[in-house]
Amino acid sequence: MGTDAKSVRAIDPQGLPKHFDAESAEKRWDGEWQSRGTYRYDPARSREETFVVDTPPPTVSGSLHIGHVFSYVHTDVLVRHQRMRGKNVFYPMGWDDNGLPTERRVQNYFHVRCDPRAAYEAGLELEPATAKLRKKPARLISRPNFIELCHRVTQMDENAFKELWRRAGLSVDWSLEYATIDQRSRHLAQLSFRDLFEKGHVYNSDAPTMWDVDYQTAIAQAEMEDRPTPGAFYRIEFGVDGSERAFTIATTRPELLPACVGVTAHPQDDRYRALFGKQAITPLFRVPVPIFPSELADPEKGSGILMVCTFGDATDVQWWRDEGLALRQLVGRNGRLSPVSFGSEAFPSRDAEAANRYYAELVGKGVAAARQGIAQLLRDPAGSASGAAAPLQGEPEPIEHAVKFYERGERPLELVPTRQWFVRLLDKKAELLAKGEQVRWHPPFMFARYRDWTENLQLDWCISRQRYFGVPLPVWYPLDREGNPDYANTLVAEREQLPVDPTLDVPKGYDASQRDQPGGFAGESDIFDTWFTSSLTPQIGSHWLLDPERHRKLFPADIRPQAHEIIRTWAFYTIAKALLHENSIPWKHAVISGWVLDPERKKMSKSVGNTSTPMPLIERYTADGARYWSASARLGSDTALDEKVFKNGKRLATKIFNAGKFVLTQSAQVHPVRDELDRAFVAKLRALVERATGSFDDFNHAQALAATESFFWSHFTDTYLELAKLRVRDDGPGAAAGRGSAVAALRLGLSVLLRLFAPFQPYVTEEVWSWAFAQETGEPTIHRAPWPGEADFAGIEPPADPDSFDVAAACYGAVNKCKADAAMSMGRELEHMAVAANRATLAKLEPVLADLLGATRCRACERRERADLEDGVFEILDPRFAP
RNA sequence: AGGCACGUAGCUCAGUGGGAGAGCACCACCUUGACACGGUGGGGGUCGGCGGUUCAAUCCCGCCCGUGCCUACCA
Repeated sequence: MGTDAKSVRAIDPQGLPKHFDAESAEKRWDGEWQSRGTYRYDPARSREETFVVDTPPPTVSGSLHIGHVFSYVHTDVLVRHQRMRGKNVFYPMGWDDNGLPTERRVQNYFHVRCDPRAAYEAGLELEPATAKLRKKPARLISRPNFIELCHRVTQMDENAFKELWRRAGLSVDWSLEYATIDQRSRHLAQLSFRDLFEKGHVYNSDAPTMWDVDYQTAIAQAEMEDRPTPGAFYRIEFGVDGSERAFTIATTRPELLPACVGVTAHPQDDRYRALFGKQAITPLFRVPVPIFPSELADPEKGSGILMVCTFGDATDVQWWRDEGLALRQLVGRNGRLSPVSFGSEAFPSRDAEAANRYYAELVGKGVAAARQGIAQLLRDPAGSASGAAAPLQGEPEPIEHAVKFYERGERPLELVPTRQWFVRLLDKKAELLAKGEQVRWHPPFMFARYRDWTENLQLDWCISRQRYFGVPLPVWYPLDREGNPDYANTLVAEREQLPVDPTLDVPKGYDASQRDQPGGFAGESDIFDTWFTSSLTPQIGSHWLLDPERHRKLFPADIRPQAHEIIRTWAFYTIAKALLHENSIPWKHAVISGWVLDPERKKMSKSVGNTSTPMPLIERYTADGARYWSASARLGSDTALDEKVFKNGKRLATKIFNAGKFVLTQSAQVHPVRDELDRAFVAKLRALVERATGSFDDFNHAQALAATESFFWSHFTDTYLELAKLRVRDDGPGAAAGRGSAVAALRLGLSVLLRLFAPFQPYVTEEVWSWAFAQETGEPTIHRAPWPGEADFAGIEPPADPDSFDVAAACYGAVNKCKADAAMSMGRELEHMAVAANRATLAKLEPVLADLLGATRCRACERRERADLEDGVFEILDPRFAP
């Protein structure tokens, strides 16, 4: 605002709509922003001027819910604020489309299954499966066909997300769109593997691994969860050489009895000390196994003595390794008991014939069925030559215990020895913790999630998956003369060769004819854990090794927004990657949103079926209304879906629209902000700007919104605007200057408030901004206008009395509170106050108050007592005169 | 079982070492010229409980209760 008086042309009220039509404004402005490139990142500007967002690529598995809007709006609010602070914002959007959720969606959508052995069908066109079709067995299609369908489905899903994001007003730079399955992501993921390989951080090994028997793939520790599951303790008698019934073990997995490779108890357990060093004989199968002491055995659990099987749980694996026990793998990759032959070297038995007879009852069964089967055998070993009593002691005792599941799986995980690739992390806990501490977490207590997970990490990161839709591991294995792979001398694709598909491409030094031939090579068919790729999102944005100069400008990122339940996966792996690749942190700030809870305070999730679709909410309450609800929640705190808050947000947008209309339709010779009341208002406004800016600096957008909103309603519309009305309408002699000062302050107030609201309600603020300020300031969009600050208040004198505004507000409040018939006494009371208050301030307010008192006629107040008036006035003003 | 967070009006939530707040809902009143998608006024709370520190505690400390989440828990 200039200091000279100038004429401001009022907007013609006739030219403005009566009501804010949010829906058309949303479509119109979204189109404008896209066509004008309002949110474009400028690669020419320096790192210091740039604000880099490591946007979460949403998992594109089909269904959108309001939780998506919630957390992404938090990010967008921060981003919009940074942009107005003058930052060159890098705000990409990615789609996490590779991996199991997509595969599962494709399987359901088309009712198909991938069969890697099937032949490719060129031009295969499938329609979404009908209910009728679903009753038939799923159609088997080739891996390339399956991947084609994955791409087709993700394309549809991505379009749906994009429509939502744009409607919700996310200020994403859509030229920076990517997918975790696209060419660049695949390239970078394979480069990442190559880099880790060169640095010695990855290895492959054939070892018992957590295995999902339905998906038939290995999974990582981070993807496991414990679920309370009903089970039962089976008490089973074991023999020892020379004694048929020497001791009783307790187990919840009797079906693994044929896989028993040892027996152990605590070394101090007097009940069993005499047994150590002897051979136990398993019942039914009569397999001799060593009895050894172990500190890990808990005398309190079960009977204190237990069988070690390959493999019932992680402790079994440890005993198996430490004691050098035999491997008797029973559960196959499909979760069924594999055929084995007792009496062989691997499965010795004192009575092989009986053992095989028993096992014939179990072979081919799933784990659960086998458990029932063996329980029956243990209870009644019909045909037992010895005629001995049943090995099962009593009836199984039902218990509920924690069982490990794949988070997306339906059956318990099994430990199955398979060859897998791992990233070595267990020896880097200290470095991982140090990097985690360098990141600033918002809210800070979220760091505890990261710390706890890192400290308790048990396994290296298993990164290979036996699935289809993902990034292939860029490796081959040389085949020896017998055609056996040499895993110790893996052929990793050269950097220049990447990206590759080892099932199609050929390693350096070989030609295609040598594929799967003795002396030739075999291509790896595994793909990466999807986190292996998505842990590179900062590098996918920066292009990393593909464009080192760009990388320097975009890495590390400024913020990583994400949900708290994936701190152990996404945040953890991203930090790990940045550490291993560049000894860096991936971002400076981790910004953690809470969850959306349903009205019963349950987490919204697809499986529970309590999700809300966002589009209808946006249509009912407008995008600005939905954003208001999102932004009202602090970071990290879970929030109930409450339509009342949406409604309030819509109401705020309406009020902004109407207040804007009023202010901008006032014409005047605009004078500098000159009068005491106006200067007092500006001082308040200035304090608000400081407050809101400080809140944003603290990543507390909710506080910034609350402060701005409260100021807007109570100070701006309810008080200042009402006080100003009387002055802008004053046609009396000498009123022009006062009117000018008032209009100048009104316009300044509107301009500042619009900008403070812009990150939260981008549509209505843009709409009002466009009426006059866009042209006056030369900033065509409010979203690139400068964040309010000292420049807005330059040349405006502070008020003579810092409390003037409050006095005026109190007087106005008092006038509203009491009634016109008290006007005479008001005058007296004010005079009384003036003695103690600032006489000069009051003198300036007097004309205003006189106007007010003259103008106010409130019939409702007429019933009020004179005493109430006095009490009311003193009540309001009393704190000011308190000792 | 450990860790973290939360517990404030009927609901959703702010907030602070010194007067207990907002919005919605409810009640009464007002079609005033930006706005009835509005305005004015009102009722309603031992700030989860018990101790402690302090002149003073809803706020700081301890214990307990309740809720949610994260870890751990397959003999």
